[in-house]
Amino acid sequence: MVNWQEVLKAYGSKRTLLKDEVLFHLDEEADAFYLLLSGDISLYKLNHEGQETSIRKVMPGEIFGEVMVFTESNYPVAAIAGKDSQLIEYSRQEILSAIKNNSEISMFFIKVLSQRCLMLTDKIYQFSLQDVLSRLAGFFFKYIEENGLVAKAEAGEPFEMIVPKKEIATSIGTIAETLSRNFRKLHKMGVLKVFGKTVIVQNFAKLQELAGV
Amino acid sequence: MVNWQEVLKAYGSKRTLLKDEVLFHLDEEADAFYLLLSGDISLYKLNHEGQETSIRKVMPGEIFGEVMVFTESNYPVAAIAGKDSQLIEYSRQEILSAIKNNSEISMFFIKVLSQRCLMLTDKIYQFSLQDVLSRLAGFFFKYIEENGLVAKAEAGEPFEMIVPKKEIATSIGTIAETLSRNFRKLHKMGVLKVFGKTVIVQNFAKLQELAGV
DNA sequence: GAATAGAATTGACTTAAGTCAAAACGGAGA
DNA sequence: TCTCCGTTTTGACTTAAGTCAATTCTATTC
Repeated sequence: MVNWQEVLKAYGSKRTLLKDEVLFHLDEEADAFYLLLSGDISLYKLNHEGQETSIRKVMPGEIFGEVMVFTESNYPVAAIAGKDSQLIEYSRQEILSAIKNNSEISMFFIKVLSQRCLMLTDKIYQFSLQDVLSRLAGFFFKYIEENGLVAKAEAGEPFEMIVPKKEIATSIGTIAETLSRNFRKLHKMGVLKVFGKTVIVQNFAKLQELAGV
Repeated sequence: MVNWQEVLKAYGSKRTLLKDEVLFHLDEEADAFYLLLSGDISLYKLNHEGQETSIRKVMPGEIFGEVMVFTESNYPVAAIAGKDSQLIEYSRQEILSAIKNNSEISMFFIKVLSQRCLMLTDKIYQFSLQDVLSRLAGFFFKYIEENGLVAKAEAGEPFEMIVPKKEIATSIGTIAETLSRNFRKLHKMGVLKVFGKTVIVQNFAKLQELAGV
């Protein structure tokens, strides 16, 4: 991943949020984006019944809102602190002038946004062609890679997953029940076992194959 | 849409492709991106059975390949001319130095990429939450908007759609048969009629509602 | 105009995944 | 330890969408 701190350290201003404090509302004008330093921020959208549902939890080191700043649109989500959090706020003004005066920063954003496009395209590909089982395998594979668990996975050693199942479900575009059934399926296939928050990969190659990587 | 010509006219070099000529191969290093002036270019990917399938047809005025240039990755598709085509080629070298020296160009790409992110996010949302019928309604709605057909649609006047059904199907993540059945469904619901390449919208408001706009 | 090939449609069938309701599990606090 | 509440799992059922095969439509070429 990209090292935001390094590139943007000369910019922005620190902010602190208490648990449950609202950073911005749904549909508010996006005049700043944020880098989360500590804590967590949940992003909420209204579902078709009009109730707020969490669509993503931002974790430390992640940035959010920059696309809305650049497209001059409104935030399509509300952002609320899940715990006490520290973040850096970059105002539109500030970041636009930084881009104007510093081609390093421009290039940085161009790369980041391109990477995001790539990632999103990939996700669309997954959604449109693959079934839940493959998507789930893809989720595990990505999780393992991104958290430096490849060695453990290959050795069949257990590791913990803190993400609530409900959240895994939404992130791969399904519901808790179907997710649960697909855990069993993976178990039966001898790919991996899940008990509670503990995961044991039994066949990493097979997992990879299922994920279509 | 963005006016590429305006911003990039000082850069790039013209190229001509004959029908069936290959612009670049699958997995080739992306050292240039392209703006299509005339003709059309089909982008192919290998499906799980290893056969080439068209995933998108680039139309005049569109740009393609820029994400791969910026992320320094390989083309995830092959590009082959569907007819004789004219395009402008922007080499990586050239575009990177343009970005370095011209903050207008940087800002331009940042905006374009951000908009693309937004669009892709939206598509993911559609894929994950909506059924084929809604996605199809969304497709029509977008098509009508983008081709200045809103007036006709609202008046119930017929208009032509050149896109082959097979292509509509892939673009909304389904197959020809299911698409066909959903055309009928829309007809039965009194939303719109399709015969051959002709479309008549009977209830634009309903179409919009189905699309979830 | 007939012949053909590709595109689109239809029907019969299978399967994946969602819904609803109930049960089991698990952790935080009394 | 017991209770309670939210999460997860399970079961029975429904529905949407894919597969396969056959048929019809359409456009192009001889």
